Amino acid sequence: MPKVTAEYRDARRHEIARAALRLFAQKGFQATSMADIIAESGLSAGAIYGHYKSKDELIHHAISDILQFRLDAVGSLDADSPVDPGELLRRFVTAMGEEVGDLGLLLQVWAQAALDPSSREATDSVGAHLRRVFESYLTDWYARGLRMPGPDAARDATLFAPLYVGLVQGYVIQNAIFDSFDREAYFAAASALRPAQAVNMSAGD
Amino acid sequence: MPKVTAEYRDARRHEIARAALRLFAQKGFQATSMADIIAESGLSAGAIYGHYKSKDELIHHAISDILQFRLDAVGSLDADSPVDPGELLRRFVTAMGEEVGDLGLLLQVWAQAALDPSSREATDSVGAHLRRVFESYLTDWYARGLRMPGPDAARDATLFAPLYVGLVQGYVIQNAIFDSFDREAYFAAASALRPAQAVNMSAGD
DNA sequence: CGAGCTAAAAAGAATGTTCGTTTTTTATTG
DNA sequence: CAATAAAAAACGAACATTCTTTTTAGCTCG
Repeated sequence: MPKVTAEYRDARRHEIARAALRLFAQKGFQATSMADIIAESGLSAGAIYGHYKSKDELIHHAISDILQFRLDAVGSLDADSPVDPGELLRRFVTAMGEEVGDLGLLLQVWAQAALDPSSREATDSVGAHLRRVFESYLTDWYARGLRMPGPDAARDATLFAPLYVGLVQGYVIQNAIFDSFDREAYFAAASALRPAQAVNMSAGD
Repeated sequence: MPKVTAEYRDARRHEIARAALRLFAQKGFQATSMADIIAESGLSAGAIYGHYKSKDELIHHAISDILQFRLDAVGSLDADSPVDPGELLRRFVTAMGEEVGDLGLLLQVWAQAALDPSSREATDSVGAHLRRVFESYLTDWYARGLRMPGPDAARDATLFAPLYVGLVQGYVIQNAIFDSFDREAYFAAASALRPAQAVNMSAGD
């Protein structure tokens, strides 16, 4: 009885997915053909279909594969390390860039998520995660009173977290499609941005 | 000498492009077949190929067609109408939604722009335009001293405009792919966001 | 007429997937 | 250790679709 380690299979699946993602970043999901992936992976058609039932399954696996980057380490600022929001933004996009390889790939993923509900689940969970990380960071940041007398730091953090998520997304887009995009200026502006004191709206519910 | 007016031809081209865009928003560019477009437009294959040389040409035309929305009217706040940035953000995305039809279409366009340089030209010019509109608005806004003693309103406006563009893009993305997205909270947070006084960085050059 | 259109067919190319075969890997046996 | 059996993995040509585009013939109307 030949024994096949499950790790080997997973490694190969991952390998195929990475090869596919390289192409997806260049040509998008639909324009990347199986023949392309076969060539890029260095395997054969049969081999790939032994690991993935279909192109769709490969796409889905590749998406959830690439979206599992570890952002927790970035968001946890310990005790006395005064990282302003702009700096946090820089660390996030830098970390994402390293994990994803090409940030432009995220545009393809978002576009796919807008069309395919099952891909949306993956992006949703990442979005929620990113929002939570920002929330916990902002709660800390506001609570330190470095800013104005926020009566309720946690409440403010909940309100502003989606905005910072939006700034991350805006960075990714502008970085990908605006030929002259000044990254440092973007970070600097984000650092200088602070919430005003009074937020007298119950927009949440 | 054209027997029928050139306007008629243009109108028909526009009509075809609009029909195609409806499908592009639902299925993306590549997954939309010519047969789909033929059916949606109500015309025949021959008619469409009489107006467009190829599917690629149709896609390009449709993209630059949909990106020509008129945002100037929104950005020009006259004299004494105190519209805070969050409110401006709302007006922008509302206006864009009306012109584009489905905001999710922008995700497809951005993804396409990331892949195809010739599409990028169109998105670039729109991005530059949007940035300029925000710049002129922010210059006004800061100059009124409603905020802190900005020594140079125009300089601040130049710095922060890309950030607001990013917030617009973030809104579009979250609106399209996050199942539970609180639009009003996003606007409210944007209204409460102000730049801090001192921006001691020469990040531009 | 001639320009725009229809409806249908078909050319020609590209796509995703399958399947019989071959190679590689692993465990067992003499 | 060498030989062997068996199963998994990989190959790659072939297949069936699907797609874009072109072509055909016939219709309508200023």
